[in-house]
Amino acid sequence: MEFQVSTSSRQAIYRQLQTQVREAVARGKLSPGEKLPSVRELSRKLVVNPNTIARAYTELEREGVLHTRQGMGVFVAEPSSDLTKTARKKQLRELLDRLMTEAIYLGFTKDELLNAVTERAEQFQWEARA
Amino acid sequence: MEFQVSTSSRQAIYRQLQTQVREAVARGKLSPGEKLPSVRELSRKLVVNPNTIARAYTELEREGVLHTRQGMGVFVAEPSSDLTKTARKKQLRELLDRLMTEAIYLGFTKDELLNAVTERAEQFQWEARA
Amino acid sequence: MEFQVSTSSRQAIYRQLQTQVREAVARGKLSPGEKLPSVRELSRKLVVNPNTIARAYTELEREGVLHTRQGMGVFVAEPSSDLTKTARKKQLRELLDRLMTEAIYLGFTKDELLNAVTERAEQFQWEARA
Amino acid sequence: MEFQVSTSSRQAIYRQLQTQVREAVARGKLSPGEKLPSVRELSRKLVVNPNTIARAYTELEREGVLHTRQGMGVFVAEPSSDLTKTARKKQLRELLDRLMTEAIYLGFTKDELLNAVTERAEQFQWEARA
DNA sequence: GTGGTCTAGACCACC
DNA sequence: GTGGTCTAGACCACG
Repeated sequence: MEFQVSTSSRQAIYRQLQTQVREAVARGKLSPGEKLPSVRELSRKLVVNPNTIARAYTELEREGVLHTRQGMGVFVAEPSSDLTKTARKKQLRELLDRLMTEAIYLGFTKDELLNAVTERAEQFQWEARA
Repeated sequence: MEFQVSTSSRQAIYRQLQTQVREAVARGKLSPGEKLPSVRELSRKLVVNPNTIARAYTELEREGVLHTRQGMGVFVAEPSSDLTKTARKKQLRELLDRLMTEAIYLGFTKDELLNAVTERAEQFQWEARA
Repeated sequence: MEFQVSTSSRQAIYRQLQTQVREAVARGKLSPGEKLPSVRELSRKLVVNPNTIARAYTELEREGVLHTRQGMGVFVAEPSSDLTKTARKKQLRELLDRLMTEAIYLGFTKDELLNAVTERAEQFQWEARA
Repeated sequence: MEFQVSTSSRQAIYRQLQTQVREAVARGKLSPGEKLPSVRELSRKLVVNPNTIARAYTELEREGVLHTRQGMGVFVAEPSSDLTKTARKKQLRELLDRLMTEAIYLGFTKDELLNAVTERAEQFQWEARA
């Protein structure tokens, strides 16, 4: 698994990494139990301060995406939905509202959006979590 | 039109308000030409500093969502999209990837997502901008 | 890079600064990636409230001229134009009409203006954005 | 001479009028000595507060474009360049710099700008002031 | 009355 | 150290 960060991006480096890991897991490029590169290793590879890598990992651990085993390294966590059904629906609803609002602002029609969603959804690994 | 902000949210107050207004316009709850509460009025109502309200309104004006008439107040602007097709598609793609990633994390299946999107899309005012 | 503002000008301080930065970038006196003075540093130097500097920088960021890296400072961004051809032409037309009107008021002849435009155009960095 | 203002424009009404008068004079649609509609007459015609019309006229008088004769009305003033040659050049230079900067930001090339300027200059009445 | 600008100084997140 | 946000309250321009 390759990661890339850009110091000239306006997004914080640890956020870039965080997003990439989260997305890699969502798309099945990283599977539950799989080991991630150590903080030091990745910091050398990306030429980034170790604190920055640690920060990304910490946040991902808090999100439940990763999981640290003392002395062994950082691993992709098993998916577990602690949230109630209602809480999950509420969060999805917020995501959708943001999507609709922005899509309308970009000038897309309803059909254009629905087609784009359907098409793009094929690119992701849904089964792993269903 | 009712607005609500929470000081305990981790999101900035002016961002919360900005999102609510943007979304209200996207859903047709606020129509072009309609007047919004004045900076001072809303600041009293939400118990927030007038500058904070002004900031939200200013950002929305820059986005093209609102426009102010000196001494008269703030109004919902007429829609217009000056972005190129490529730029629009690129932005939509980013929105979709964020949606998919997070939906998978919430444990939804592809069909659940597609159904939710289709259903929610009905609640928005697409025609006004198509 | 030196900046100057005047409190006695009728133009807002943050606008003066904004114009100067925008122009410095357009003329190549500030290049993409280059660091600008920090908000606090510049506020001390110009004897202006830090918020005022921050406002100028924020607006320039929204324009796509600058971008900030958390904890590191503010930098000149890479150029990009997402406007449609029609929108761009319309904006240029407005600029030209303003120029003509004012030039006539200053008592210049058409040839004087054309010569001045041609001569001044040499001083700017056109290639970087063409 | 017909004037039009839009209350839904984001520009102040008196500014819109001011620009139109200034431009009409620059383009020769209004000649020195010509009488303008009275404040009251124009306020009725445009359905605008008389103060707003008065404000536009006052500013134009300050600029030297118009000239009030007590009890007789408002007239287009004779052009007179009070400014020194250096002052005029300095002002033109500022106008040009603003133009260049914005044109670059809109993504135009130097030649596109020069062509547009030359072409548009034909539409204005330069002789009247040369 | 409306919004626009600026100041002084606070607290927070990020690196 | 950096910028981001918010408050309290001032003064001005606009209609």
